[in-house]
Amino acid sequence: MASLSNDQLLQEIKSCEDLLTDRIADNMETFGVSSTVGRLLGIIYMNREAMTLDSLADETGMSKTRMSQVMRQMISLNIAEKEYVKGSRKDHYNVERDYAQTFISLFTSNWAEVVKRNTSLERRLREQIRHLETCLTEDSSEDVKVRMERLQQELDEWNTYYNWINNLVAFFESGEIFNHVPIITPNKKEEEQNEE
Amino acid sequence: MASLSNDQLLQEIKSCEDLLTDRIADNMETFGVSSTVGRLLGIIYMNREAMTLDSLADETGMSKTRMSQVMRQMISLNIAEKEYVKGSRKDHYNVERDYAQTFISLFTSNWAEVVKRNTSLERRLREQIRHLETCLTEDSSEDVKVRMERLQQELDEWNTYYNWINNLVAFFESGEIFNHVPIITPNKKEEEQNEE
DNA sequence: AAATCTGTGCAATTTAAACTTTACAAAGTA
DNA sequence: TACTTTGTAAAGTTTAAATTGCACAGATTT
Repeated sequence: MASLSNDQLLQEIKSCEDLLTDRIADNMETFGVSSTVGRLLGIIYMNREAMTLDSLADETGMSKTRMSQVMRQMISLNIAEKEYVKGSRKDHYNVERDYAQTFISLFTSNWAEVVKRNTSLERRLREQIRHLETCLTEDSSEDVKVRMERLQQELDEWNTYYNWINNLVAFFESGEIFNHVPIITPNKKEEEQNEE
Repeated sequence: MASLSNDQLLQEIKSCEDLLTDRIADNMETFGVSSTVGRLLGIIYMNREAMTLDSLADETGMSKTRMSQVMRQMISLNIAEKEYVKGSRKDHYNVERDYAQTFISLFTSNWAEVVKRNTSLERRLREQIRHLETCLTEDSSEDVKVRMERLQQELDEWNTYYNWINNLVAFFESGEIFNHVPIITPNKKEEEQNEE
């Protein structure tokens, strides 16, 4: 009905995009990263080409230092990368454009780290238990033996669980997950649903 | 070699258990919840029976109010529940003892929430776009049309992604994940690997 | 060589999250 | 009815995380 001017329309479109970016930022917190990570992801994604720290600072109103910190974090999380741009001295950053891939990167970064930390703790505790066992005397109380046995059991369950997580990470990282939970595009203009 | 007294042994065992609890607390942060959630989970888990707010406060050295807050959160996350104890006025809380099930509960709580929030945003934006389309005039710039088209595309990808997440949640929640990433217990004293 | 630009280390500040204290309602007990 | 006990709401405090400002190194240009 009401016909809007070009500028008004652009304004409206921009505000829709901003809503999307805001939501990406929110959702990203589910991965345990600061919402600013999500915000930058959204901004660069919407921008459709690599951006510099200055342009990001501009867009967010935040300091360049913070942009630097966050982009570094994103690179370590495997959801962004520097892109060389001829003729420019500035670093240009781009982001993974495939949402599902981003999910997988964050998921696996997080859990691989957890598994790693865990494995070393387990090793340490196993040793400690082995040591304690040598300290048992025949007049050690029944209680102690039970607790010791239980602790062993805990560690076994613990180990089982983290092996599972480890396999889960591999299941995602290898892309096998897509064989069982496929990505379904509603309007299949393209046939190539599974490439990469 | 060195034979330790009962008390010393119990002490040592306790300190191993505490290390496990600490690690659970740490790891739980990967789910985006406070480490105190993980700490309580660990404490109740190790305790092997339901605990009251007072005993939790005692164990952690934190206030009872905080215990109440955290247990409520854990219940809403589906990883703890009140357990009726005859003859006691206090609420007793117990936790899910199956690690993998805990993982799934947290995973699905988090992502189901994200999907929900997203779905409503998507609906809102679709409407807005439909509205904006009616505002286009023949002298609207090419730029506007391109941006509009792009926004549509974003929403399509967006939709595809969240449908995927939604399916992923179902994949976990239904337990189908275990068919493809099984839980492997190292020493299979029991045969019943898949029940529930 | 001086001047500029770019990214980042580091300390300081702000903001948000975790946690505590106080107070009080609901339910139980004497 | 008055007195406890228990859980939690609300507001305040502390702690940790996010963010900034400054400073400076390395690389580039003049």
